[in-house]
Amino acid sequence: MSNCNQCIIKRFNALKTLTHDELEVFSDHKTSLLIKKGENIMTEGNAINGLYCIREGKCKMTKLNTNGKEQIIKFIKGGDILGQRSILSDEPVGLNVTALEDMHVCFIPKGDILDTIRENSQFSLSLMKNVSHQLNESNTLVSQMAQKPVKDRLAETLLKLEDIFGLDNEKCIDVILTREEIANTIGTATESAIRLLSNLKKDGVIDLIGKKIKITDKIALKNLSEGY
Amino acid sequence: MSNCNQCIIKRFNALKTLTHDELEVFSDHKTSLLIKKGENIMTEGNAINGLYCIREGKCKMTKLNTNGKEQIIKFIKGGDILGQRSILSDEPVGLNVTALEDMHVCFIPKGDILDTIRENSQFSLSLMKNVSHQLNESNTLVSQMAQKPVKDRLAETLLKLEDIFGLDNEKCIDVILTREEIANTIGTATESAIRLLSNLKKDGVIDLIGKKIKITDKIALKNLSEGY
DNA sequence: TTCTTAATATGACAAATATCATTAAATTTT
DNA sequence: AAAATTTAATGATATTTGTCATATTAAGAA
Repeated sequence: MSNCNQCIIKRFNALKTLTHDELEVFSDHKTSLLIKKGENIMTEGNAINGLYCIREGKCKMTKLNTNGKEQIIKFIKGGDILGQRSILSDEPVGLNVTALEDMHVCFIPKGDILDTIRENSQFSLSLMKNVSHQLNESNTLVSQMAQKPVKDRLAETLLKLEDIFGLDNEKCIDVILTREEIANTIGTATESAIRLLSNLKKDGVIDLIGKKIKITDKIALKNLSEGY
Repeated sequence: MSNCNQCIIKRFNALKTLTHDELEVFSDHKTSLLIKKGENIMTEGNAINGLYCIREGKCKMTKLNTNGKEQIIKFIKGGDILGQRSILSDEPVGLNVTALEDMHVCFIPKGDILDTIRENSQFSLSLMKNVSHQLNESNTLVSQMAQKPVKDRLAETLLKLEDIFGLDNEKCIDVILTREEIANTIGTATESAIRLLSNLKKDGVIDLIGKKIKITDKIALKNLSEGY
């Protein structure tokens, strides 16, 4: 199995603050997981027993509402770390993380993480920064969900998706989502999402190529996201 | 000026993890502030230079949306701590904190906080737990805002307000909010909030006594909040 | 107090969004 | 390849929510 010290992925997250020896311990104790598209990495309400480091693949973080609807809170990709919130707060997992495509994930046991938090203040601070940053993101999202109409939220979401996942070689946003998943991101009915996407295409702001979406007029989309 | 070691408020927050000596330092360096109703303790976008410990009074945390509307994200009361997210992430303040009534607040300079984070891992962990817990709360709120209709959100909000602020001696929720503030909490137009409150009163679920609200049928309200 | 302003309340109407029904297209299974 | 299933698209309609207008009440200032 590969060694964490050789892994490039760690450069992109809190693991970059670790010493060679600390990484060696992680390397010895980690398990490598292959997650198939549609499978869960973590499930709402479950206890967590470690940290997940995404080597490859995209996933969605969702919450199941009391009315049975799924809300997508956040998208995650290779390089990101999962489970830090739950480990730091010592609470059960707060949301479901589901693979959007086949994934390669490393799992590091909770004990090693907690030891390192205690001993390496840089690591600890780095995790804190992540969670703090996410809290601000989430608060912003609350405001947008509560105050912006669906059309604005769709525009906002498309820009965010491009920002997170980048472009493929056809300049399309490099992630494949169903219309239902897009609807569950912006918090609307699937039909409404479909209709608004069609409108955006008709207005020449985006292009729909199969399931892929290409932003053709980013400025217009930015304006729409702000209500103009 | 009063001494932090004698202060009861500290029992309710992360400051309870501090040693006598650490508290003595805080006591020497702290400043005591009186904030008038309507004044801001912190303002979105500003740098933060310390932690605020609420001794007395209630406040709202709000975000100004790109469309100019104010969204209330969270309510805070005596015993709570403010500014931890911003200090931990080393980012500017993410939202406005405005006094809902005259407040008494203690301010502890950032330097002392950072020193203590480095030296007292219990304190550091306690702050992390707070922020992590808040992240989960915020994610839940995103889901509710995105998926639940306004009526459900109002019911949810009334229950939450009673939970946070408790009851006064007339069994009313012990906080005074304008209809506009209620509307800005649930993310709707003021008129809609007023109408829905009137309906709840007509249905015998709540009582409206001046600006105060009394929940008379908590079970019904709970059901409403879940869409029944 | 009286004047002035702000907050609350309610009706009428418009706009946004959801739901239901149906068809078409894409994907998966047999 | 054909059949079955899922996903996407679109129309018709109902419901929810927002906006504007106006009246009423409460609160604050002169």
